[in-house]
Amino acid sequence: MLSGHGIVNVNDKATVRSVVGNDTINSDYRHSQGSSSRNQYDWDSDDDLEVFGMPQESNVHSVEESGSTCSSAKNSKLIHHFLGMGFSVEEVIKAIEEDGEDNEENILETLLTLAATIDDPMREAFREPCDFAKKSVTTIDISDDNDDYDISDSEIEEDAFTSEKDETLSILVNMGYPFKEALIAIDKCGPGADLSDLADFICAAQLEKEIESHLQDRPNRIHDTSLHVHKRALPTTRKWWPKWDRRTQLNCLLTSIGAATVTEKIRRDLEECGAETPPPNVQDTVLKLCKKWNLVWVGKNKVATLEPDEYEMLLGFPKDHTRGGGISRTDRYKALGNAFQVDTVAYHLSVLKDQYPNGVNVLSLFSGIGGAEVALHRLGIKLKNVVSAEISEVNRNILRCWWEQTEQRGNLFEVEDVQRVTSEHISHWINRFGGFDLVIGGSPCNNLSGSNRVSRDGLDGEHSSLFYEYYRIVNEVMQAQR
DNA sequence: GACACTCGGATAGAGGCG
DNA sequence: CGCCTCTATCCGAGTGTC
Repeated sequence: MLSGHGIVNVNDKATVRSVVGNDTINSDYRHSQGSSSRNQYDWDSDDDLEVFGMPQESNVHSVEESGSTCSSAKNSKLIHHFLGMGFSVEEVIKAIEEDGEDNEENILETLLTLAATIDDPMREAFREPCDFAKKSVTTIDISDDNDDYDISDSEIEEDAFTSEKDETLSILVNMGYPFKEALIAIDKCGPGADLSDLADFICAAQLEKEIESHLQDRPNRIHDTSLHVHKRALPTTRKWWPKWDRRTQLNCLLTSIGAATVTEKIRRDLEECGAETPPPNVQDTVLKLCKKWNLVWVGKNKVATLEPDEYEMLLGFPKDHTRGGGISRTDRYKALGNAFQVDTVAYHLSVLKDQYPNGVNVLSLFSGIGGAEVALHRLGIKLKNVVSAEISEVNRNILRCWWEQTEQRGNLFEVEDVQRVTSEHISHWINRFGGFDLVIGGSPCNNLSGSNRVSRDGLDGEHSSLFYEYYRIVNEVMQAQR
């Protein structure tokens, strides 16, 4: 789901990283540097709305917190802040009671400790043993009818920090995952499992749990533990999934979806067969279309395209992230089809959590709907200043809405076009913020995509040539911060 | 060599507006 | 009624894998 995206930690040349597909070049995420001196940031500064005196001032906007000092409002914001990181209301309230409202770091530590000590219903999500190490993010079964995997708190405590698990466990916790979920993931995937698989395991279990919670009141729940990947991520499809459709994963989520005529053709073909198991030639035809368009089963002989909400879930974005605000379904598909997979980006950026305990200044190029920002937030990394360059007004609106909804305390500055980001702008920002800690972005790949029959012109194509702008800006930032 | 997959683009048609 | 915008639908060749 990622391709051609770059992530550069500009203060640590040794950990400059590039992401292509799901592979990581130089992925020594354990490597950790000391904190930067520029982390001394004045959170109470009141001069954040200044517009930098850029040549195109109207293209730069700033969004910041109102700065309310009302205790209850602050408390509410704190709760929302930590809820957004995946903790429960009870945990957050308890942590705030223990640490007070003024020290978020202590609250976060308490929350992580709580997650490691209280009884956690997440274990329910991990009962069916299977090999997750080679599967994707949507591979968790959460069936309730298999009790062969269960561990007690005492077992967890005894088993917690032993040799090989220790380091992996601490890394996962530092990435923002609850202790117990991390421990269960290690137990299920094996001590030698790759961290990305462990992260996938935890995220998928959280996703499943959320979906299941919405379905609890429904009658006739289906508990088929034999079903596979996407049927687990999309449990409402379980009931209708035919045995002869043995797909275990979905294809890349693209910017367009299958037409209604495709699903109608499938329904008609299957109904004409009449049999429970259609003849092989019909199966082949149907499966090809299902694979091509990521169709899932939603009724007898009835397939459907994924909804934008399901795109959001699978990509790790908050529910309704791209919904509303005058945004059409088509635009949602387009925006989501081009977006980062948040869990994957969070995995790659997790190394920054220790390096920048006071938060980061980010230059986000081709921001899209803010996958990088969401990932950093999810990791609990404060966003001090984010300069976001995004050509699409729809996408800028989505990111700005998310910024306000999650009550970010830092500053968001918007730029329309990366081509208009000059070295003067970069110098101004660096002087202003004390430097960027992270440059991240995914330049357009329209002209690189195999799906493009019309203008696959490579890196010299109209859109994909913006890669060179990314390269230029990264170089200018690194040179300016030498 | 057969097969599967692809961060897409062009366009007809619906709908809004004056 | 004409123009414009927006949306949904249809369109396949290049490339990698087995």
